[in-house]
Amino acid sequence: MTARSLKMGPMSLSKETRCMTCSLSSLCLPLSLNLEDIDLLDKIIKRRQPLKKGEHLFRQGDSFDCVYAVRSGSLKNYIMTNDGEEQITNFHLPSELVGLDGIDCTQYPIASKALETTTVCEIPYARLQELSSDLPDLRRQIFSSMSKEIREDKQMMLLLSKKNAEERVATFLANLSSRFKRRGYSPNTFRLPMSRNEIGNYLGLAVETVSRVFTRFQTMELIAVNGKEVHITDRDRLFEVAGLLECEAEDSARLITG
Amino acid sequence: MTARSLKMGPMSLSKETRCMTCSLSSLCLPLSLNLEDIDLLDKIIKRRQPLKKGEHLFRQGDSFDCVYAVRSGSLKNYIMTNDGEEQITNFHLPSELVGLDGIDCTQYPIASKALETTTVCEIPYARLQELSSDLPDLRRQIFSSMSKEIREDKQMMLLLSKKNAEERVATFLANLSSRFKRRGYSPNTFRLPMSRNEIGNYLGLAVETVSRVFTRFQTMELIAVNGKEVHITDRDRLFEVAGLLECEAEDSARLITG
DNA sequence: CGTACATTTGATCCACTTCAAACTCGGTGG
DNA sequence: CCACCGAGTTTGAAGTGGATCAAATGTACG
Repeated sequence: MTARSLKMGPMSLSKETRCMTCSLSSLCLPLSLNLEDIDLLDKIIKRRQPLKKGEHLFRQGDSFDCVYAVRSGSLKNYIMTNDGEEQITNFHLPSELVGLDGIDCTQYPIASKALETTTVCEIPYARLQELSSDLPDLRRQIFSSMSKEIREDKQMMLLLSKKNAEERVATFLANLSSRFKRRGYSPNTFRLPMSRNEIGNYLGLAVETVSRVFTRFQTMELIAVNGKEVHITDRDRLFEVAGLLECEAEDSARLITG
Repeated sequence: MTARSLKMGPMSLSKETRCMTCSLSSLCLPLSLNLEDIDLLDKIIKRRQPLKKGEHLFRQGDSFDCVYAVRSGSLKNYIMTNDGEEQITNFHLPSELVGLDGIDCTQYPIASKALETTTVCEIPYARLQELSSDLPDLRRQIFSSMSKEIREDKQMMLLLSKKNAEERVATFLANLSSRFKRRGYSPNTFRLPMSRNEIGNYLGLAVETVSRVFTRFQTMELIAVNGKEVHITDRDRLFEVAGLLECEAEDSARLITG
C-alpha cells in the first residue's frame, strides 16, 4: 500500500497536473468551460498529497473553506448521530465534487474519509465564488452539481423508505456500475472500494443482510463475487431487481452534462 | 373553501404585493439583499392564482422553467416509483424555495402539489439566473438554499436509515414545530396540513404505525392531538425522543440566514 | 505464520407491516 | 335537521423481513 501511494504521490503532485490535460475534465467542473476559462479555474486549484486509506479529507465541524474534486480513489461521506454512530450519506468516485453541502456554513456539516489511497483537487471556495462571478458557465456547473446531488438524495430517500433488501443492494450495484462505466472503467467487473459493513450502513441494512443478499444474487447468477471483486453476469436482470431501467441509471449519470 | 380562495385571491394578486413589503422577506430569497436589489428581484417575480388543495404546482416531467417561493399554505413534493407509488420527499412551508432540484434539467424531476389553498411566487429561472449574475448576494442566497436542502436530505437519510418509528415521528413534529416557530407561528400549537397517510409515506412508515405512535405520545403526555390539531405539551421530552437537542433543530432552521 | 478483523452462515427474535374491522367526522342530499 | 356516505383515522390480531446474537470461516497485514 505504501508502495502504491509512493507510486501515485509524485505523479499527482507534479506541476504538470492541469485540468486541461486531466482525463476527467469532461466529467468534472471544467466540463462546459472553454480553454481560457479552464486555465483560470486551474490556477486556483491546489493538488494535495494523496490521502491514505482511512484518512479524513475533512471532519464534521472542521471549518469550511474548500470544496474538492476526486481525482483518483474514493471517499465516503458520513454524518454522526448524537449517540456517535456514523451514517454514510455518499460514496464519491473520481470527477465527483465533495463538500457542496457546506457552502453556506462556516463548518463542514459532514465528514469525508478516504476508502483507499485517494487524490483530490482542492478548490478554495472563496476563490471559486469570485471566479464564478465572471464565468456563467462555471456557475451553472456548480448549480448543476448541487441540484444533481439533491436529486440523488431524493432517490436515496425512496430507496430507504420503499425498497427491500434485495432492491437496495441491486440498486447500489447498478448505480456503481453505471458510474464506473461513465468513467471509462468496465461496467461489469470492478472492485468495491468499501466494506460490507459500509455498504450496509449506507443502505440502511445490517452487514449480515448485505452478505446474504450477495450470496443470494450469486445463486441467482446475477453476479459473481470474490471478496471485493464483483462481476455482473446478468446486467439486465440486476437492473430489473433494482427496480430501474438501465436508461434511468444512465440518465441520472448523464444529467450533469446538461 | 371557495370562499377562502376568493378571499385570498385578489389580495395575493394585487399589484401591491411586493417582496419589499412581504412579511416573509427576512426568511426568503430577498434575505440578504439591499432595497434596490430587492426591487430588481421583485420585478421578475409573478404572483400566481392561489392553488386549491390537491392542485399541482408542477408535475414530474413538466418542463422546468420556474422556481417558486411559498407565500402561504403548504406543498408536498414527491417522486413516483416505477410501479406508480408516490414517495413524498419534502413538505414546504411559507418562505421556502421549491423546484431547485430541477435546475440543470429540462424537466422537473419531482412533482409538487398543494396540501391546502396555497399561494406562491413564481420566479422564472432564466431571469433569476441572469439577475444573479449581477447580484452576488442573490447568488449566495440561492447556493445557500440548495446546500441547506442537501443538508436536510442527509438528515432525512439518517432518519430513514437509523431511527425507529417513535424517533421518526418525534423528529417530524419537532422539525415542524421549529419551522412554525421561525415563521412567527406558535411552536407548540399548530395544524398539520398533511394527512396521517402522507406523514407515514414521508417517514417510511405505515399509516397505522404513525397513528399508533401518535396515541402513544399522547399517553406519554408529550403531545395532545385532535384530528390535525397538534399541541406539544412536553417540548423538551419530544426533542429528546427525536434524538435531537432543541438547538440543533433551531440551528438547521437558522443556517439559511448565514 | 499468527493475530485481528472482515465476511459468511445459521438460529432466534422483534418492530413494524399487513390485514381486518370499527370508528370519526365533515359534507351532502332528502 | 338528521340520516347517510365515504374518506381518513384508529385499534386489534397475526405475519414477516430483516435485525440481532452467536459462531465458524476467510483474509490481510504486521
